[in-house]
Order: sequence, then structure tokens, then C-alpha cells
Amino acid sequence: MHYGSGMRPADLSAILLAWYDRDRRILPWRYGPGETADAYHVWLSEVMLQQTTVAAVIPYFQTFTRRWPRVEDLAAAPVDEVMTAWAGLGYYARARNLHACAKLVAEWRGGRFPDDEAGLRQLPGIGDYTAAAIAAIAFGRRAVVVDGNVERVMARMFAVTEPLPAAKPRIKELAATLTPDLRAGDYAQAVMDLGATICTPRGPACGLCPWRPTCQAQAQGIAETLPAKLAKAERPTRRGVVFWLTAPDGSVLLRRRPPKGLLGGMMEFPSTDWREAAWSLDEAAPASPLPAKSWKLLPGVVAHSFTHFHLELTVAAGRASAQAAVRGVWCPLDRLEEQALPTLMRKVARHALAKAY
DNA sequence: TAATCGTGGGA
DNA sequence: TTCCCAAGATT
Repeated sequence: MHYGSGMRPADLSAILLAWYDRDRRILPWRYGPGETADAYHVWLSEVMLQQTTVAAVIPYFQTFTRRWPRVEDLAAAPVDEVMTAWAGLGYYARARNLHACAKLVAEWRGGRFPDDEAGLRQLPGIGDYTAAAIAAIAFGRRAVVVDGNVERVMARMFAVTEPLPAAKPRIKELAATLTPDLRAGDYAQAVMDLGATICTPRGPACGLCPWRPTCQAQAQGIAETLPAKLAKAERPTRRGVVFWLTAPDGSVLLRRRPPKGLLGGMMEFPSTDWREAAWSLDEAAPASPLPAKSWKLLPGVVAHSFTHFHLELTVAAGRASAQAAVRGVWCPLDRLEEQALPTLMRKVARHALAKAY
């Protein structure tokens, strides 16, 4: 192994920990120097942070911990309340797995999380990264924590030019060589902080990096090009018609989506399938909650982009004569925020309220 | 293994 | 506008 500048792994981890101690970022879930980490808070924050930015997570973390101070409190909540509280954060399977995990920990383990990777890894919603992170941060275990930040930092430190995801095993080996036995949790957070603030995807601030003297990509002038990644598939555009059906009392019809798949378990306004071909109103009407109803298309579209496709929804508005003969739930317009509505459906509501009244 | 699964911010 | 991508897990 070549570390450059005569540095050994222990030197490098010590350098990074010193950097981390000098200017530790303040985050709601982060314990201070000498404090004991709360495994519930570590777990909750790590699940929320999966593929999600710190800025987006902070208000949700505050809401969850204020409302459910202990894992037992979260386990005792109805799953729909958890889904509603999660609404807007995305990747909703996380919310279902979060609740399932809380129940397992509360009911079978007396509210205590497993204190090692193998035990954590068995719980729903906890994969390789999250198990290692909790083991290290909450329990002081020596665990090799590899997230996107660590992959980027290691790819640059060791000039790994093989593209992801094929390079993942190699990168984990390299990360293991630098992971210290002591303060593994602080070290993991330090590498992630380095990746988030200095060793950034674009425009890395190599001049401020404590590891610069040892970084092989920096020496070769290829830091910003790493890690290499395989080209991504194109994102198709899908289209649908969504039905805004109001009752005489001013409520609107909602239904719940299937528990798995896209927006699984969340609420929605009824709609056609989402497909690439455009819909005519006549073609869409049979999919509506009142097929015989006369629907009026509202001007404009609701555009929303998911990870693997774009979506354009046209809103059809109609009025029901009475609250009968439809499947779903009627919700007063001023209580929509209490529903587990994903951002897409909140856009639909905003569009309908702006155009239909 | 590769596809699926949200959202918002920044370049 | 469009693309990238952020403390990944699941199937």
C-alpha cells in the first residue's frame, strides 16, 4: 500500500480526527465531545439521511424527536401517523421500515438497539452503511463506514479510476485500511464531513484538505474527475390524468396507494395509470372515481421529476352530487396537510386550488 | 446484478 | 432548462 509522504494509516486517521475536533459541525443529532450518543437518535438520523441532504433532514428530525422522544413512542404510533410525518422527505419505504424497526426494537428488545453491525443489519431499513454507522457512532465499534462521501474521498485518495459501482469492493478495502480501532464513530463522521465540505463532487477545496499531501488524485491532477461513474439511463416522461373530485361540503376525494412500490402507502388523488402516451379525457374517464361524471380539464400541467422518470399530470375537476358511491376518503380542503400526501400530490392540490376556484 | 424508489438545491 | 446528486436499502 502506498500512502505517500511517508504517512501510515494511523497518521492519517489522527490527522483527520484533529481536523474534525477543531471545527466539528453542529447538527441536531450530533453529540458533543465527551457526550454519549443516543442510539435512537443516531438510528433515526441515519435513516433520514439516506440519499437525503442534511438541510432537508433537520426539520424532520426535530419534529420526530419532539413528537416521539423514545423508540417506544415511535413504535406505539399508528403507522399512518409516521407516514404523514414523513411526507415530503421521499423514499417512503424508509418510513414503513422505520416504524417496523421501532416496533421490533421496542417489543422484542426492550427498546435497546443491537450494539453491533451483525445485529443491526438484520433490522428493516438498515443496510451495510447504516449498520456500520450506528455501530461506530452509537456504540463505539470499529466498523468500516462507507457512504457516498467515503467512496468519493477514498477514490481520490487512492486514485481509483475504476467506475462505480464496480469499484465498491475495492473502495471498501481501502477504507478499511484507514479506519482506526479507537474513535471509529468520530472518524466515520470526520470522513463524511470531509466529503461534504471539502472533498466535494465538484470544485473540491483541495487547498483546505488535511489529507492533501497524501492524496494521489490531487497529485495526479484528477481529483475532480473521481470517482468515475457509469452513464445513467435516460429518464422517460410519463403522463397521467388526476381527478380532483369535490363534494358539496367542499371536501375532496383521496385514496391510499398500495403499500409497496412508488409512493407506497401514501395518499393520492385518484388518477389514471402513468404512461408515456398522452391521454384524451374520454380515454381517461373510465379510470375516474365517478366514470359517468362530466369532467373539466384544468389548464396547465403538474410537472414532477422522480429519480427514474419525469411525470406530467393533467388535472380533471368534477363535483360529486353527494358523498356516496365512491371508493376513498373525503377530506376537507383545510385538513389536507394532516394527510400522508407526498410532494407530488401537494403540487396537484396547489394546482387545482389555483385553477378550479 | 440492475432496477426501483423522492425530493430540492445548485451549477 | 436540464442535469447532477445527497450520510442507501431492497428485490
